[in-house]
Amino acid sequence: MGRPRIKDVAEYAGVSAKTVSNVLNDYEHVSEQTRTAVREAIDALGYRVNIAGRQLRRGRTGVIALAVPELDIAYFAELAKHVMAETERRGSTTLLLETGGRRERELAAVHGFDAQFTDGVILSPLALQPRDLAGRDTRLPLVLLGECNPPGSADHVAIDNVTAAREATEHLLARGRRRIAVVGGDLRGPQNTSRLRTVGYQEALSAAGLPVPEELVLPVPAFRWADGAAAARTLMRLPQRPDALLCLNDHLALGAVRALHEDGWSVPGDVEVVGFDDIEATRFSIPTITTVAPDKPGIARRAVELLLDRIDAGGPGGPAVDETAGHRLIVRESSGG
Amino acid sequence: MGRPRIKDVAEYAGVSAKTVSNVLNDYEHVSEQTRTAVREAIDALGYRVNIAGRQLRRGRTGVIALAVPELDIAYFAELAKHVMAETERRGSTTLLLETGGRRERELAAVHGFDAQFTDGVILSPLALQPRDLAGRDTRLPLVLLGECNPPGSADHVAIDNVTAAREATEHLLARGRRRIAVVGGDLRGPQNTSRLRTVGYQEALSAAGLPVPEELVLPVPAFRWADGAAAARTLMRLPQRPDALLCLNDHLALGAVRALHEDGWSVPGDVEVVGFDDIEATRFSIPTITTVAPDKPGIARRAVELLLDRIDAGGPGGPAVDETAGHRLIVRESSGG
DNA sequence: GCCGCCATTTACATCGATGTAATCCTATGG
DNA sequence: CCATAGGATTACATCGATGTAAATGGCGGC
Repeated sequence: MGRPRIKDVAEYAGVSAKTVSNVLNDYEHVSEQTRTAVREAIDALGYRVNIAGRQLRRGRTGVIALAVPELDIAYFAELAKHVMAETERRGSTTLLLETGGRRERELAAVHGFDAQFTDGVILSPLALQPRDLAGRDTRLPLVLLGECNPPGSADHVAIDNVTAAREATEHLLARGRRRIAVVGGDLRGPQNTSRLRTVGYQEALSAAGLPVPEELVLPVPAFRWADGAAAARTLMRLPQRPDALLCLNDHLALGAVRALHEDGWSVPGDVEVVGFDDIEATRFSIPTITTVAPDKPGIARRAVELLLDRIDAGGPGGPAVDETAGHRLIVRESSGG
Repeated sequence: MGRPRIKDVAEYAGVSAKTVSNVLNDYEHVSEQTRTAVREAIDALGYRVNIAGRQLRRGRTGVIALAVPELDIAYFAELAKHVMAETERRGSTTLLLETGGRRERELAAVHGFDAQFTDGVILSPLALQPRDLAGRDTRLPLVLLGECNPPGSADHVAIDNVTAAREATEHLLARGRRRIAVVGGDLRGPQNTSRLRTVGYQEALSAAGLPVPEELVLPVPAFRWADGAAAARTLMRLPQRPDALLCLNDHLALGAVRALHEDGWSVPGDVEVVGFDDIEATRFSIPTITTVAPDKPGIARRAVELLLDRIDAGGPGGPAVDETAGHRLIVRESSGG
């Protein structure tokens, strides 16, 4: 025998299918007696609602998607934990997708097949272009995390990246460092996270009356350990080597520290290192890593809140919201803490 | 206007709804002309099938669940990457769930609400009891990763944990270590991963004619950095301190290394350390960590294959399969590599 | 010129749950 | 004792896609 349907429960309890449905949905006008009988029937048959049927009728799935570039970048894994906890707390389920930072996969999360399963999407974009969101189907609510070009095209939650990078740079300056490199920095690309943080770095240098040496702003192909290691080696081979590295995420910082160690440089003695994200590894690495800690629970909570509000509102709702989450610099051994 | 339905496409193309459905499902007896007309209508209206309707009719979702203990344990994030890549390659979608290693959440993945969305579940259990799978609804295919008590209760993919732990221990013995502790070890608990690896450890010691000092087998509350650090401190305070730590995952190893460093012990000089899982961090930490590398792509591929085969088969299918995935010891700095 | 075959297309019922609106029923007031 | 309010329950249609079986139509063969 297949799974019991609502009709089977109804027959067992001697009521109509709709009454069972009413019990399931906590409709108020159901007598205590009927309610009990139905509950017993449900238990006896081991009935559970069929999501497909419900979704078809209601037009909602109760599932939201969270699309991040890479799960094995710890920041995204930690963020995903918080988002999942928050959606669960609010009675929804999270469908976690990995985009690999590839534009076509980011688009798919918003427009494509996977979007079918969901009532809304939280996307942490890397490659998305401004025009990609232009013709967007506004029936599917979207919240963007981190940076993206077109402000106002969708709800958006991020830390103040310019300020965060400025503060991190000021910290290094205050410690007497003068040749500070940016690993993963970018002066010319789109208005993304790298760009904004590099701007904050420039601001700090300028405010201190220092020039911004272009050769110290080094883009990387990806934000992983190996990229940080390679970048550190490149930078240390410059005629005038840096005395500090501002790494735009913690994996780059950890990779850089490893490469410096292999090549005989001491951290923080010869070179100080700062990262971004405050992943768990930075509290246990040798040395521990100074890092900009974004308020991950706050980002997750706010993103889920915004998304569920849009979903509940139904229509396109009000204008896009821009939210700034908190951050703080945590000084650890890699910059003398 | 809402989203276009199959009926809208049918009207636009001047055919019946069923013909559109036939085109969508690549039914062979559709004239080239009609097929083209329908395709054009689909493009013109921006139609995409409604998953709920299809699922209701077909009884399949095209989604499989992958339930792991913690996403921020890098091993599970890396494994999830492989599983997601594999399911995508085979035309399915993965719903990633986090159980926190809690029994009720593991049960929910197999029996509960989330299982509703899926055609089958891949579960990496921590707390599941033998009896939990006894009354299982066999209509939902299940593949277990890692260890679980009742062999034969579901398909199962794992490395040979006993052998792997024995080899790791033999490596430490061969390097002259004699007081080898097991961080996360367990001699009395259920037949889980910890237990099996501890057995392998015992085998190696016994084969070398050494006693198995019970105080060196130290269970941990969780398999995270902090637990490794705490365990290392406990062990180093013993009257007869260990000269090597076999840590049952890499996070424990990394945490232990950090604690040893803080307390002034050198690794590998005073204490050698070995981990399990070969997470990316072990290739970049200071020192790099010797570790048992399971064949993660192989595990993922085989698990997905087994699950999709069961799903395609429909019924309960044949008896449960036990698959052993490969592993190898990678020697790095933490044990003198 | 009629028949039957086969490729193509369609009408209709169906999957399971729920919104709508109608019906039934009981208690209360006049 | 009837009217009526409103709580409790139900019949029916519906969400969107697809399986079934039947209808349509073109073509070759006798």
